[in-house]
Amino acid sequence: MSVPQRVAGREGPGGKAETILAAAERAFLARGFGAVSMDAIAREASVSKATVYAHFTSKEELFGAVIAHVSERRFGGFSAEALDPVDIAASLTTIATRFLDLVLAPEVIALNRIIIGEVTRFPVLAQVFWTAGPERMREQLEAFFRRAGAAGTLVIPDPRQAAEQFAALARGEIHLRGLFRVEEPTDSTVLSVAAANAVATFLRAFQA
Amino acid sequence: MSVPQRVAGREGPGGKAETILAAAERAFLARGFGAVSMDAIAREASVSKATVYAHFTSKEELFGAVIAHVSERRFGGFSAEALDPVDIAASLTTIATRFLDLVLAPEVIALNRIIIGEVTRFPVLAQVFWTAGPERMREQLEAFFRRAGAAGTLVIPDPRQAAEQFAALARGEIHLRGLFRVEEPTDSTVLSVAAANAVATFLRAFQA
DNA sequence: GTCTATAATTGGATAGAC
DNA sequence: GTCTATCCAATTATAGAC
Repeated sequence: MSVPQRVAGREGPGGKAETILAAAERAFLARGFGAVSMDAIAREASVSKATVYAHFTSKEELFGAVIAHVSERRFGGFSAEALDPVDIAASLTTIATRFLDLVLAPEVIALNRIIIGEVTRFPVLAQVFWTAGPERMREQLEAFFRRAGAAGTLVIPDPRQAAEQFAALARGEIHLRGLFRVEEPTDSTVLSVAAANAVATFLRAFQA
Repeated sequence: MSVPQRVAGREGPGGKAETILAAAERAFLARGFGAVSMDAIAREASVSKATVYAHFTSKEELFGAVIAHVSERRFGGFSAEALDPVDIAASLTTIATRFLDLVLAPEVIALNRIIIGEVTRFPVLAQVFWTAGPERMREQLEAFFRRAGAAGTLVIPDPRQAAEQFAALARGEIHLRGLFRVEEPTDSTVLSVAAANAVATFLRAFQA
């Protein structure tokens, strides 16, 4: 399967294609690829199955469109550019909190699950997600650590490695727990504590 | 679905049940739950489909048996008890290497993928895996860090948190990359470097 | 573009003979 | 316990009318 591609002509929001995409998004994120039928999507979008096929040539293509759409929407806004590398503890706490808030969001966890589960069948979709998500976030972190190294607030011999380790500490065990559904959706106190722990350990290892 | 349970009577290794289980293991780990049919499993085990059903009451049950079996076999041997908490750098390197060797093994990555992908349908299987794998490994690490704290080689205010952070640093980005199949199966040099980096950062944060 | 109706195939599970 | 043959439900995809 290649990169998702609409079949019908241009169409504004509120059109059938949007409705179908939104219905497919809900269904796939909630139940996965295999457990969702085109019938179910058509039903949820209140259109006929033939109409679904008029807009998307196959179930695989519709799936690809959903993945690309959600990835872009969720990760597009993540940035560390506005943060001050001098006030390092506060900035790291902010960024860790934003990071966790994003990667632990139920929708993002669901997206992770579905892509990981189908990576054998749809390797390109995993690439799309990876580039839009983890890679983009790592680049943002990396740029921040480069600035912090230059400002002398942190000792950063390898910005990329620092970014990876910071992200790893932030994810900690809690991210895996989310993927394996070992606990309820994470509340904000747990999230704050996790962020603070990650920052504390990271600072002990990298502070000037 | 509950914990897997054989249907047929006692049977030694080399019996049909073993053959079927092995075939199902190969198939599920390679292609996931949804993409594998009972026909395919029967074919790969060189028995009829009716024979498969004589030993396992349903596809779900067979799947559960596979997950429990592989989890136990792969994680059962992980231990940190023999390691010396005084020679801390060497011990941590050993344990990080063992840890990565295990969690990055293709079979274990495949197991992760399949469980994460089906966690919505089979939450109990995720629990079985979690207890046999991540939880067991964390307990081993935690016990080691408790000893290291007592020996005075590390400063460990919270052994459990230390264990989680060490595991997180070891997994780093490389584990996620494996799950999303962003790169080829990890070779042993990459693995050694990842282990060394994790240990170095951890020591800067926790060494006495 | 959208619908109803249906084709074509697959897949989980079982009946009945041995 | 094991096989062959089959049932039945579900699913992807399309034909043809409007």
